[in-house]
Amino acid sequence: MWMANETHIRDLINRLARLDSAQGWTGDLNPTQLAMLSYLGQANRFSKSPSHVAEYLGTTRGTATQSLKSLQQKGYVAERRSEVDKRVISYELTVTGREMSRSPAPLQAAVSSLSTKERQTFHQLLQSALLDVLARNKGREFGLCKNCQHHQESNKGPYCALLDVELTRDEADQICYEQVSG
Amino acid sequence: MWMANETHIRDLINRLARLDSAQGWTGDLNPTQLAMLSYLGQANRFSKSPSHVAEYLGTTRGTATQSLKSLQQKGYVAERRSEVDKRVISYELTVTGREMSRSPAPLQAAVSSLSTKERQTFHQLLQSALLDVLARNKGREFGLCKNCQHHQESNKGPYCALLDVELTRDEADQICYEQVSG
DNA sequence: ACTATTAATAGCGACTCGAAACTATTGCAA
DNA sequence: TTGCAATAGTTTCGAGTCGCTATTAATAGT
Repeated sequence: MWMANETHIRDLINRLARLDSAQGWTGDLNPTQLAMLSYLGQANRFSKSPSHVAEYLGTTRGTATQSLKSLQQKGYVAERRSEVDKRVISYELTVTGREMSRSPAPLQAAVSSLSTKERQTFHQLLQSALLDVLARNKGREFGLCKNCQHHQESNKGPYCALLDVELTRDEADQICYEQVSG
Repeated sequence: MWMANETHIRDLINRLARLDSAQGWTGDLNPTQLAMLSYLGQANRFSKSPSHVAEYLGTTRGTATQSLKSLQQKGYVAERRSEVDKRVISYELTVTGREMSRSPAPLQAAVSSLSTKERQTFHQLLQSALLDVLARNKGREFGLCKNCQHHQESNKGPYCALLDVELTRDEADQICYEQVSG
């Protein structure tokens, strides 16, 4: 038996992600594009701009712009400019894009062979590591809307106190840029 | 409380790797080069060729060649041709390369804030997922020499029955391409 | 109105990626 | 021994990411 040290865990995470990505190259999307597609499929309507995508994935706005344009050209996303702030663009998944974002990967299959208990532990450990890294980078959490300080339950349903808008049940389960756990 | 499903775990792994990589861009190395450097720092003398690097990282020989040449030009690795098989090249870390490969990353810091028990569990879960993915891809394990079927303890020290060579203590702790767990 | 800030974009050079073609060396078998 | 297949490494191609540095447009603050 040997010590599971920090370097080994880091290497495992990187290798897993890399092998998973390597599979993702098949098809006409590369790993970055696939990750963006997946993010857009989970994000709420306030969190689908190039800036949000860039911050979530730890890349630059420049790359986000290019990748999203590429996705748009391939027909997986459609752009929509905001009426309120004309600088803001929101990228919505098309039907094709939604299908693509749900295609299974080898890593998912591997994870599903774990027991429920193991999965929960795994998720918790990854989440913990992620929050730690984000704190160090001053990055945003991008947690779920319903796990947010500003999330409230009014008599009409879910409500966001920060943006002062009513939400659908689905939206409460989505990723939000503004999410602050508390 | 909600279910920790496969997709979320996959996304967490990918995001962690991505944020970790994003930091890796600082300096004159990119994430792939850094990963290769890290691998070479842990691999034994039989596992340092472009092919091995490519297979470990799930990329192609072409990319491995280019990246290693780039690392060589920057002075982090040195190439050495094998006497036995003149096709084979082995890339050794230089002193500068060894320093660079040990520079800490935010993800390592995050992992080290976990308890020893958590780290062990984390490591085990990641290892399990990795073996599963590798099995699906028919990929090699690249485990440690000393955890191998062919590893033996002779009166002179560690010994590899497959390659019929004697090993140093250090080498038994290194990554080996030929490793088969048993 | 002037200014600072913010969102998105464009261009540059270095690089990764898959894929395919290519060279050199080795191994096997007739 | 000669011939051929397999293997190790390289090269080239086009598409695309990445950090970086402008640049444009819209918004916010004074």
